[in-house]
Amino acid sequence: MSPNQPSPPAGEVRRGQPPTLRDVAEAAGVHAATASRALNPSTRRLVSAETARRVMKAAKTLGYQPNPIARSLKTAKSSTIGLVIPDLTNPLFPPIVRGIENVLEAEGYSAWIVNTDNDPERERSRIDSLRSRQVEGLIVATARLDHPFLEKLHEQGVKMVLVNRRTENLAIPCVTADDATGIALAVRHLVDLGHTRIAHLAGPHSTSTGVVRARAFRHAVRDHGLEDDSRLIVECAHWNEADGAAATRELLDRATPFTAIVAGNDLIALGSYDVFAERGISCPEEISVVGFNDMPYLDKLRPPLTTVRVPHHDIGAEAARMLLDCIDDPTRHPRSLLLPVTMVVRASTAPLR
Amino acid sequence: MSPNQPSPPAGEVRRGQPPTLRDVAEAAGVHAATASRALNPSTRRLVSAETARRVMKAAKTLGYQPNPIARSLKTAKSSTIGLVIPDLTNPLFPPIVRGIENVLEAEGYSAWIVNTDNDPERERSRIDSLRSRQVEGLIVATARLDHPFLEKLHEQGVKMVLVNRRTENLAIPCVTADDATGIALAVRHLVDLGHTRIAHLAGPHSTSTGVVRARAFRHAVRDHGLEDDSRLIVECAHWNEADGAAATRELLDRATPFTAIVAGNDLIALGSYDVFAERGISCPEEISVVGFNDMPYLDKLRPPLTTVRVPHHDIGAEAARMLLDCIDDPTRHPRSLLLPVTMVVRASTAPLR
DNA sequence: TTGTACGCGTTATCAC
DNA sequence: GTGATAACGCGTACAA
Repeated sequence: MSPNQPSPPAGEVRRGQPPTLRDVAEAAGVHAATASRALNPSTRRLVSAETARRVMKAAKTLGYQPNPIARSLKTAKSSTIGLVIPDLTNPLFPPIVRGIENVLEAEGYSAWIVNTDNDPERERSRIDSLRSRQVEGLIVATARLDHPFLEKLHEQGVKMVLVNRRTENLAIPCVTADDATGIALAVRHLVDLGHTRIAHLAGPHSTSTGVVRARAFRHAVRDHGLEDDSRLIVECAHWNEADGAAATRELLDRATPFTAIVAGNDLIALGSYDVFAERGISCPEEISVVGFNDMPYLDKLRPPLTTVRVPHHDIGAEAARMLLDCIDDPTRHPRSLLLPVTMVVRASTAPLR
Repeated sequence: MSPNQPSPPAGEVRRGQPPTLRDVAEAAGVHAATASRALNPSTRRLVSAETARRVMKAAKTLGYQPNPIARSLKTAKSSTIGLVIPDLTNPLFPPIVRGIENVLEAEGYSAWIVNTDNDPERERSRIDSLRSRQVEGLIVATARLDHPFLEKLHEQGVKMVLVNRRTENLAIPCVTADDATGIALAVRHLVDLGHTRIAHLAGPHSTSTGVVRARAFRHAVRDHGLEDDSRLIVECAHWNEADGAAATRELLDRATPFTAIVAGNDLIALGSYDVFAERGISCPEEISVVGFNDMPYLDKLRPPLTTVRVPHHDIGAEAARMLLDCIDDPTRHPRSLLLPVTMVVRASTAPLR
């Protein structure tokens, strides 16, 4: 057992209630204002060392915990930020959340998490509710390229950092994976295996990620001297399995020959797997597939999915750090960060026969 | 476009700050106290209908949002609860979280989420921090059978509901899946397929879930007239793949013949898959496996995992409802809830050859 | 260096 | 039915 203060206050308490600053001040024989100064590291130098010692000792024995609500009311700061994501059950987001919280926790901040389910109306109302809770900033993972609501908030001076995606307005700082390089790696991997007819199941063009990856795909294909055939690119309506499956069916029905797929993300690749099962296509023997993100348990799939690993935890951590920087120094110039990705080769890709 | 009030207040605002109750009162030509009564549904009957109308109209045009921090300071209620989970990246928890939030949101409550990483010290400090944020209650998913810290909190009158697991102290309300029935279903499924030598990879005996499922396993085996061979039960140190794999290796190394495994949960089953790959064992031809929980994407595994489906979203929702009930009426008798489970038969189980 | 006085935005308790 | 006032717990000018 470590000699930490016990969870229930060891000292006296007033009326069974948690002790307040006044209780501490009284116990230390000083005024509440003095106690406040002594307890707050940034104002501690204003009181004598001896007084500070006495106050801190009294606080400790009383088990005093400052009331963050009262503090927030006074300072109009909440030590709180809002985290706006589409859906927590998408395995993409938990690692980002943990990355964010690791950084916030160290700075005494906490995050309110809200799910929008990609519903703009719901997004608006959840963000309004976050703002009424006095969040000091927002980390937003639901950005669309054309996103007037976010733009408006940004103009109003709401501090925010986008993760994973961005808007057309580059003035809003964001942290994303290096999507273009990731797609280039995927294409090169397939080319190295001998593939020349490579298809792309693109994410929605309303998202920066969808557009950037699709553009990077066309560039990469051309860079390898292959034909940039638009019949080999199908856009998925959403980043999920169902739309990945639909897009795969459309691709197959176009009857344009291809031997490999670069999927916009892992869930879209999973949709392809479903269609392969439907139609008796064997992967990787007939068609190779590369995903994107490296979500958990991909190595247990049939076949284990080759994919591009994105440092989700780091994306969250960097975004949180960036947001705290913006809060600390509002004059700070907005930066955007591109985090490096790596190929993870498993068994869904094979040499062209 | 729906005719909702726009996000930035349409009316006048004072000093560019969000409007306060006083601004509304002034705009409506009444005192702040009257405005408060008019705006609060539970006190609205104290003011004249005409006044109420005027105040609410003023609030709407000003875009007034009550400041929850000021309200909390006055009422000593935070409309906030704490949610204590081991690790958000475990796919078990996101659906529970969403179930909780669906219920809370409807009641104007929100949840602070903390991750303990199964570290008791961290759990203590995170819960302390939640309490200092004035949460009105706790939903705890990290309960161990012997859990003195939770017991102490409960004795101190901290309102809490356990999810997914419980402590030895049955006075603490909890919401769990009907584990015993789930295991019985799994064993009967295997028996129906002709298996008679069935092993169990048990979860940690420090958790109620581990103990209940292991006990249910022995009962189920005996109920079918099979031998209750303790050499066929191995305990995993944690509910994860690595320990599932370790337990599987130990089971195989014991050289006691068996043809089927009931895993404590899906992750443990995934650990078995890893060992099958290591040792060239084919599933389900040589060994059938049943998981527990039905976490996402199990249908994409090689082979798709047969498992017991647990209604995680409902578990969260019921727990939230129960906690809100406890908060509303502290005299309420604590109840515990057992939610029904179902078998999901996929391809990791096959008839005994 | 320390104490006094006040206000943050809201609600409860008095009067009227 | 409505208004005045105090108070929740804290931080901070200002005064001493």
